[in-house]
Amino acid sequence: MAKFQPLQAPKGVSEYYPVRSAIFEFVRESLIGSAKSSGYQLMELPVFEDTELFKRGVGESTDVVSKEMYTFEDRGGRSITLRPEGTAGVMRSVIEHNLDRGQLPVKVWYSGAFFRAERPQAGRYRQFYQVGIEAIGVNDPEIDVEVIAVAARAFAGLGLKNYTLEITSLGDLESRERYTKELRTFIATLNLDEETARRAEINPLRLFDDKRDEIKSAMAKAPVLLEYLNESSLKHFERVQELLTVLAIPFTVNKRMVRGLDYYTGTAFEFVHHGLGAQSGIGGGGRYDGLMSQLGGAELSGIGFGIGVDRCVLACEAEGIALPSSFGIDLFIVPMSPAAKGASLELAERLRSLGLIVDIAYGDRSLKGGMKAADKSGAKYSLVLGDDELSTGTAALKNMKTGDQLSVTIASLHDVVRQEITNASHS
RNA sequence: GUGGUCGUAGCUCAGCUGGUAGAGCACUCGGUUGUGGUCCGAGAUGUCGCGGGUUCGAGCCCCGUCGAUCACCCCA
Repeated sequence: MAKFQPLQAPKGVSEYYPVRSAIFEFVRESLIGSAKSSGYQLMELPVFEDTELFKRGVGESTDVVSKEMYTFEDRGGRSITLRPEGTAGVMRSVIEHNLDRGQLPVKVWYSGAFFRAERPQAGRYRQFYQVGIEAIGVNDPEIDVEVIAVAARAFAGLGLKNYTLEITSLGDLESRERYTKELRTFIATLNLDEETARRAEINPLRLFDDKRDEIKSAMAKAPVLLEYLNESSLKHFERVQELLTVLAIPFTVNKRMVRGLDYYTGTAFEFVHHGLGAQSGIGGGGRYDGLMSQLGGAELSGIGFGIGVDRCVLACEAEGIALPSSFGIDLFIVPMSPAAKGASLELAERLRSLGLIVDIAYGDRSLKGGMKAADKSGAKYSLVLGDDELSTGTAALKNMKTGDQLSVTIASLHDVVRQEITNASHS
């Protein structure tokens, strides 16, 4: 007999299955809900795109593009890449379908899997999930703050507490160029090893992120980008800070914040959670001035963020956040006879169509087994249905938390359960 | 891609200097002929990650490989 290697998921992917999948769903739906509250609309895009899109959009010098993409040739000989981030695809679609010619700003949200071929680590996966939004076509500080507020409201809604918001401004293209020149001059005076010098060559800002003490202390003396902002960039950034204060969204200015993707300009921000490992960023984003035109669209500025769903799940777990009870089963039916099995299914379907979450003890289980199943399901109420109940049309509705039983007619079951749940949630 | 640690039951792990596997929890059934959670009793469950080597004998030693985990690079 041939032996089979047990099949396993590819390296570094995250999977969510019961019971933990409920937390994932809760987190994702909360994030999406926050975006919808601010008027963002769904953009459902392909998970793979022409490789060229990411090379041009994200930037060939970035690590993401140069060494972390899942790129392959399809049957037609086209170079295809599994999306490593969301913004480039959104821009492509906006341009392709001329959304930028309609009313501005274009406000969209997206959610789904993204792919980067990195060494897996806590909170970092090769396939990971993000919820993101983009607001394209308006360059107001007000919309910058709206975008940040969507994320802040989402995190607050999840019940997260142990995180901070860091913001900075990377300046417009002109300010940035002036600064980068100065920074390169400064870096040239440092005695760097070959590898570090090469990284600095690609993007000198990266050195601010180095974790080695000697580099950190050397970079403490480096010129700071914020001091090179021209007047309009500075004004914009100051207004963003004012508005965040008005909305009571706490933040700190991080003068040395680094963003990994090349397209960011102006406002940049990052939410950092303090209960995670090295991968502590739960969400981040910023403004991008040149991206649309670089991809062949109009000269429009945009701003957006990506939030890591996986990392938010880890953050919720780290903070011991409990799922809201609305995620649970309302009623669990335990049938006691062959006739009751069919009747239970019929009853369950009727209640389900009225909006209750209902499950049944399937299989030929003893009453005790059925009640155990009801208990394990976490259902709020249970109902035993046997031949007696079928003939009298009444049954005992049991509150699984208190153990109390209430005699109800099967016909009124929906109304009674609804009423009970409402009462319970108000007490 | 680089480095550290680790893979034994569904889960968490024990297994002495090599002598052919165990606990707790979970699961199923019963004690209670129609009521779960507690208690008591019984039962089922392992390619010891995979492949090779050393040995009379390998869960334990060696090599390789796959995976996990933590950190670096980088990022959600």
